[in-house]
Amino acid sequence: MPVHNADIAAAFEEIADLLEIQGASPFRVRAYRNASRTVGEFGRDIRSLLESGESFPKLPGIGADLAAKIHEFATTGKSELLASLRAQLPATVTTLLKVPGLGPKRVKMLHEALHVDTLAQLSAAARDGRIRQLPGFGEKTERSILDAAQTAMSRAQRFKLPLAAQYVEALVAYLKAIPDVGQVAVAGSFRRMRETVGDLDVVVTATDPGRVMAALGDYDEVAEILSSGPTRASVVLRNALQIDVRVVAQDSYGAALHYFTGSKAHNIALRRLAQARGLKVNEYGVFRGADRIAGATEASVYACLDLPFIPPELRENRGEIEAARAGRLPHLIERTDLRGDLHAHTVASDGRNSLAEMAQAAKAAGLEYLAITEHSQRLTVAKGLDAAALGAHIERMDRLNEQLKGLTLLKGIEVDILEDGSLDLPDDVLGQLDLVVGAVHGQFSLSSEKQTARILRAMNHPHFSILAHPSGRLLGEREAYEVDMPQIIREAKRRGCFLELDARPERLDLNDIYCQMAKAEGVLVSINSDAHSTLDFANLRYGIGQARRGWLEKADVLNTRSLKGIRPLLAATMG
DNA sequence: GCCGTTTTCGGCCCGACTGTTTTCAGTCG
Repeated sequence: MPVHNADIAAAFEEIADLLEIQGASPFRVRAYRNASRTVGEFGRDIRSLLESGESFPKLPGIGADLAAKIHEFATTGKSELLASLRAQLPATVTTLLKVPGLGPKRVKMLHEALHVDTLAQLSAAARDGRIRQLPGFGEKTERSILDAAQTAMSRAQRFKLPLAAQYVEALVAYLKAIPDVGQVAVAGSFRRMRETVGDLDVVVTATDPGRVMAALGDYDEVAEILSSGPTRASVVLRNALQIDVRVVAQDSYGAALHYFTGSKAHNIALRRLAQARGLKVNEYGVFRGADRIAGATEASVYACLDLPFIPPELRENRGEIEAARAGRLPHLIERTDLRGDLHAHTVASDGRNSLAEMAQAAKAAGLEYLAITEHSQRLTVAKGLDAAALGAHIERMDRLNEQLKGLTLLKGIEVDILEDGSLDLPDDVLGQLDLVVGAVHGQFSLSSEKQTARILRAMNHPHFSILAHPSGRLLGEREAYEVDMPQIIREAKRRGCFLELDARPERLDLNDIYCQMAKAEGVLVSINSDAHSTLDFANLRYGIGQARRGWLEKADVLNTRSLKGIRPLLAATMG
């Protein structure tokens, strides 16, 4: 069985869990968790890298020992350490750590005293009243464990950005209306524009925190209050979205916003930096001894560490602190930098609006050109166009272009990449277009070798401009197909074609890591709405968010070019 | 287990909330 980076990451995560339950050094545990994250985010497939004879690069937090364990797992699919840990503790105990309220100490106690190793055994023990008899446990703890165990499966969901946005914007408006409330800001992974969010963090400034806490409890969307103190509360909305609210004084606003924006890894790295300078950073500010020297704004917090403001999307401890220190932070792309959109549908295939309506909406979204890219004939469920239908569509677009003011339609197609890597329409038909967007819409489960070869062959077709949604993932529904993305990126560079970042919130494909890799290779990324209705241009903001997470600047993005600037770039891909 | 403008050994981010243990450990973010 081929070993993927995700398998190595999962093994290290399990090692960390098991070590933690055993009571190992928290720092040793952290080392494995860090390594898990580093491996999971590493852009290249480690197994094939090692097989090709390349040496494994030095990565932060991975020393000789962990590097050897990565090598061991990547080449054999096994880990001696993991095997020995599993021999000492049943592997299922790690699932208990996922239960809110249970950490390593309690799981160890439950395992040793009650032989509880599974969620089912946990529920049974709680129902029988056996848990309350353990030292450190009581009746309330037992009851909350029972509740948590029973919802542990269902609540492990993450939310896509537009849904989270809808709920949090309503809550922000509600909180802002409370008297004495100053600022209300959404922090956390939502502010960092992660592709999905597990919960929402809201920072509020107010003179009377108790009033905010009380008002939050009265919010009519709140289904459950998980915890509530003088300045901090966690609630669950009726749609199961968890919201953590923190109230601070105005002069701590920047420090609190920074703290609750995270990421955790970024915060830890920043605090270590502070510590080395004899400073302490917490959610109230930056302190030298007892003196608070900053905290009202995020910029003031960074300034104490001689750093410029770091945009939230970069705060993942993936090199942004080093870049900031060296004055090499990217000037990240913004929504207003987009001049056009190169992937959209109309009623001619599976869209909901007409050509004219889509053109109007694109113009209203501030764009000066829009490529219409209907599906091709093989995709019958989406009413894909054959050669004759596309010919008629081209004529309609030509006619409409004569009338349009301030927006130009580019003539394209989202052509299916067939299983053998050929394209779903004849060359002479594709050759009439301004651009060809190629996409995989079926045969998702080919081997990585076959899938990669299929896509590479398509990209080398004489008419091929952009590879659409390159990994094929649908967040929460379908994993990305197996494919050698670094090789595809290198081939795009050689071939001179482009990669899409599909801005639909369920796709966000390319992801941040591969955006960064494309940038490093000098491959332009096209941030496209893949709009199927006039409303979908609003999704471009999520594409911008993902691009910013991938360190992309205006120059790295194809469709920041003017119409005049982009025409020769597209023409060069069309033979 | 990692790492070095305090260090190759001895550190490793910091504070709120809960429940239960009457002074704080465990968990969480």
